Amino acid sequence: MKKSDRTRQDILDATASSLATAGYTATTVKSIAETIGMQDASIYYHFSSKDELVGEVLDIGTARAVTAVDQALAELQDDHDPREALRVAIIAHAEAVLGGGDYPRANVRTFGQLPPDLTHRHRQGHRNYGQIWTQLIDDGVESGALRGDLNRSVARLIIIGALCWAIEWFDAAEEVSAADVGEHVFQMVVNGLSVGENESPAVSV
Amino acid sequence: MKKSDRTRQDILDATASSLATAGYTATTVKSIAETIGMQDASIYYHFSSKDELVGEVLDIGTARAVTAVDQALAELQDDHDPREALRVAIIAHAEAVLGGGDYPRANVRTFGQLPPDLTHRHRQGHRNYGQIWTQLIDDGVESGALRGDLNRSVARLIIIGALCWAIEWFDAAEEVSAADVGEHVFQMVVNGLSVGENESPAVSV
DNA sequence: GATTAAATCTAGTACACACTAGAAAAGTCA
DNA sequence: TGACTTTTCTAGTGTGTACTAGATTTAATC
Repeated sequence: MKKSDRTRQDILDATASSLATAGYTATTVKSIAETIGMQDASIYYHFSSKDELVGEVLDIGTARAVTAVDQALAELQDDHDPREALRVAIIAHAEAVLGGGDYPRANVRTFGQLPPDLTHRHRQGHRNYGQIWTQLIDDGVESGALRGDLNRSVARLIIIGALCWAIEWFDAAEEVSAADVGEHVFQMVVNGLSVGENESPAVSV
Repeated sequence: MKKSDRTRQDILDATASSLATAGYTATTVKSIAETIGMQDASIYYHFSSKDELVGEVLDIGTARAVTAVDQALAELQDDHDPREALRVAIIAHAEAVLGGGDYPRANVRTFGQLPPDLTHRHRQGHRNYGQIWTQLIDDGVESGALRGDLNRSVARLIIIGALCWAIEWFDAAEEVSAADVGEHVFQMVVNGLSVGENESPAVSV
């Protein structure tokens, strides 16, 4: 029973890595098998199809991103500034997607390349994730800390977009860290959302 | 001589449309041919390979986006605020990519899905386009209108990212227009970059 | 060590893809 | 109309893909 679990995990890891770097189409069952020194047919002992395997990788990625953001928010003090909550969430997302391993990266990287079945399967997960951000923005607007004259859905999607697109250019080897990227997005986007003077927490980047 | 040009244009249009909505992999030579009522083999009378055809579509898309932004900037008054230049460029980009037809959309939509050859072929074009934005940000920082404490490359990529990702969720049928999206990105991102109070041009969205 | 179960391999199928060769059709112009 | 060119079609090739069936090996258990 042990052997199977270990191999299964190896397959998932190899798939996540390939999806994150090469995308959906270039991730073939054969290439996955080669990575872990197997024949492609052997994959099908552990997964019934390529898309079931890919789907499981994406599920793990979504779960990890959600957990990272939830956990960061849970560590906030009770009387936190709503902007601080957004800041913490943005940085947690950036770290999860840019520096948090292949699974969340696979999610973002393959967005828009997936066959309809997989796209549909993950739509609900994305909606739930978006809900976290909607809540954060609503809290900010209702407390008066954030501007209310902008479309909140659009604002949410712009934040997520800035973060997701970073995967296309972010290079872990450069001097800018994943947290730096998050800090930049916060400084640019949230201070733009703030009412009046830039009174959000000052952070040197 | 006329017939060939017309058919060639039909092929380009059909390819741009398919790339913009379905992505690179799902855009097959057969599907392109079907769209314009031809056999797939006939495509090869006009283009020597799928990737040459796709490459030409992407070239057109890049050119249109560059032209749109350049033209918008050229219409500015000589003594314009550097933030106004960024605003105009952001909105021009948004309109070109979100509402400007299939060619620029094809460019953004297939980003990250292309085979190595095509990726390499367009790298220079993207660099040139990024240069426009680098210049806009540098002008703003040097004139004192924009904050200088943020990494300018990261700032540039965040702006472009927010705009590019919009293609994944933007729906022309909704009540939010392409220009609205640009206006939102400007309001959020550039006001966050502004020094001191929000003194950038007020625009109701 | 023999028996059974788990895991992997060998050898294939079927299909979609980009692409080719040569015949057929459509268009052009005297 | 007839000769010629341009354009499209018919009918294929080869390759890479996901996936299957059944034999074979490896591991676990008694």
